[in-house]
Amino acid sequence: MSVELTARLRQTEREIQEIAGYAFNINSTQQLSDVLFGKLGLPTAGLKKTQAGAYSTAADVLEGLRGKHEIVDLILEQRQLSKLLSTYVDALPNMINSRTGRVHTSYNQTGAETGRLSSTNPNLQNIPVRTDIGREIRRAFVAEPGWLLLSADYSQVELRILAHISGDEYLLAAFGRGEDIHASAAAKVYGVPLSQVTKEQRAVGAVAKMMNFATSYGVTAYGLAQRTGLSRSDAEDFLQRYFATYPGVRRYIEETKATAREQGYVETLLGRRRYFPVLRTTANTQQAYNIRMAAERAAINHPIQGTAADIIKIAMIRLHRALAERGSRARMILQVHDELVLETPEQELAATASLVRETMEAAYDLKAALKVDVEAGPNWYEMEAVGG
DNA sequence: TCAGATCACCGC
DNA sequence: AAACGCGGTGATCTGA
Repeated sequence: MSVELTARLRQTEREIQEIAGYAFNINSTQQLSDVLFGKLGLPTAGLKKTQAGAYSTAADVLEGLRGKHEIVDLILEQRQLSKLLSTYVDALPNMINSRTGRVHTSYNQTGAETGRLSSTNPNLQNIPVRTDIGREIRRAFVAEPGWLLLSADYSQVELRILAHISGDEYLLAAFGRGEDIHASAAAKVYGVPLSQVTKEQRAVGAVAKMMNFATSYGVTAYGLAQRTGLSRSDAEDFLQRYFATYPGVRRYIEETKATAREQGYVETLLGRRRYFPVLRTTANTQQAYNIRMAAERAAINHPIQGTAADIIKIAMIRLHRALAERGSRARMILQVHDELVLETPEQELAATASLVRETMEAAYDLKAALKVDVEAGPNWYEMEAVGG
């Protein structure tokens, strides 16, 4: 992959330099900004700036400039190739332990404010999956001969936790019926039959984004407009309809903000606290206001993201014991926030899959019951569903 | 030469 | 007026 990607990268860089008219370092955001907005004169009206005052060359900015100049797509391609090459393809082989022949990550148990683990040296919680070319990297993560990798991930765990904590009857009902939750939401928000909306993938996609922002971020009309391309007023209208559809979600957000302000902290379902002293201050500057708004969003997020972290930790402890009790040779090798990856002898696949699914699903009793999808294969790329 | 800040971008 | 939650890594830039 290194040879192939390097060749593609060099070619893309040659084309960029050709258009610019001179050689420059494309990895330098300063030099790139000069080329795009100086030399080539791309429009800068309303464009985001960096802290240092230069016009930003971030991907979301460049996305907005596609079609304005042929160089934009080439820059985006260069960025993707460069990232994959430097962070993964060229870096990971150097981190193989010579004694074990494997890469070994370090997990930090106390690094994330919400109770999540983090992973370093190398970070194995951010291996590419989103793009076809990035996903190829997962072929490098292989099981021993005669063994398989088994991946088990919680299906929509944060949304299920939101349904449980908020008690929203419509969200709980949709999970109870086992519906495609995003299609179901789109049907309710747009007021059309579920059968019709499942064909309207754009509507489903918009609602899916909405749900994610609502659960993870604390949503604003501005942010929604930015991310979806909706106009500001359409975004506000959409938000109104969304909250009218799921009144329990709005209640959760308002109550969580009030709790954080009054107590100075919020908790996960299992009692993991996160403190927000800044929400008890009243400084009246724009900056102080922005900081408080950011803290409110983090407070809305903590009980959800933190509960998911608590739940998977319980599952990991129980699974480790359960494997030992059964004398299984399978072992846990990775945790990626809502996913556990194990290595299992091929002959034990069915038994391991059942044990993992049952242990993970029983880790916590939510009103929207936990659901786990299991897949297995010879490497982290070629995975096929197991049971379910 | 090196540490720290900045920018950008990978994952959930 | 300004702007989304939680992390880590690599390349570049800056300043000691």
